Amino acid sequence: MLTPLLRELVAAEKPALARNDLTMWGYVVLCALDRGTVRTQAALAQAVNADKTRIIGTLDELQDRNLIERRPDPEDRRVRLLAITDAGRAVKEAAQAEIQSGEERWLGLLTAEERSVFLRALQRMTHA
Amino acid sequence: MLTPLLRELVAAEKPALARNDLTMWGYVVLCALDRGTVRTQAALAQAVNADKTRIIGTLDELQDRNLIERRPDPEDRRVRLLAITDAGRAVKEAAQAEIQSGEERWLGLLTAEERSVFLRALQRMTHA
DNA sequence: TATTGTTATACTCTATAACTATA
DNA sequence: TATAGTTATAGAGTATAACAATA
Repeated sequence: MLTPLLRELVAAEKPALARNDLTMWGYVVLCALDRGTVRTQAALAQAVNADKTRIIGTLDELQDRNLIERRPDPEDRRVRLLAITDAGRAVKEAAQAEIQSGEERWLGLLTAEERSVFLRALQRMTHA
Repeated sequence: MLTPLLRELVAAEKPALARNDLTMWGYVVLCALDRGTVRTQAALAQAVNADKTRIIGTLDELQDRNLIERRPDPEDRRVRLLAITDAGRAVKEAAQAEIQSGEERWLGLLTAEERSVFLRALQRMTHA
């Protein structure tokens, strides 16, 4: 049941991402960096469940658009310190708001009671 | 939240499928055919959300192993009538049982009440 | 010599297009 | 000529391996 539902959700959020000029990976990275600065690209890759080589292009583009900051650590110039910028946070918030409002199409089918149980159950299973 | 959860579920069911010598697509096809005979491969592809060219290899293999039946329709020899065999149903049931028991690792975190609400909510949103 | 990040290569999966056989 | 199925080709996405820079 989860597979078709997730497919629909992803399809539905595509236009919202496009309106904010974000790819799925760009959005995922912004969300991860909004939860806190990360010290290495490898750590970020792990946090978003991606290969370290897979996010490089994404980081290049986000940096070009000043949505993230990415500079060599002065203490170890091999590593890149990563942080979201104010502009990046603004884009992320806008996209997230649109996505969450789109999700109402599904969550709106539930009663307040069901909705709270559903989200709590999902959260518990996700963090298991 | 759904994405990482589904990823884990899929990863967890892989060994169960392997033990029954099934690919993900093979399992999906057997499940679809177990819900009822299908008249054309295109219809089956649509039912499992796949391209019609994508399931041909799967059908070849399932047929070789006598898990499905696939014969030209006498009334229109262009179309292939598709049906699961008894052997196919047995394999599907075995795999499904293992998969569902594996899912207990997650559903077991919920109370009986939560579990029933969760599954009902999921079902309603899936069919929307 | 080991590690971070990058680039280059190969592989898998999927989608598109051309082909065969029936109608 | 149109349709079901098949095969061949091309494209996207991802993973693996080689490389450059720092330590």
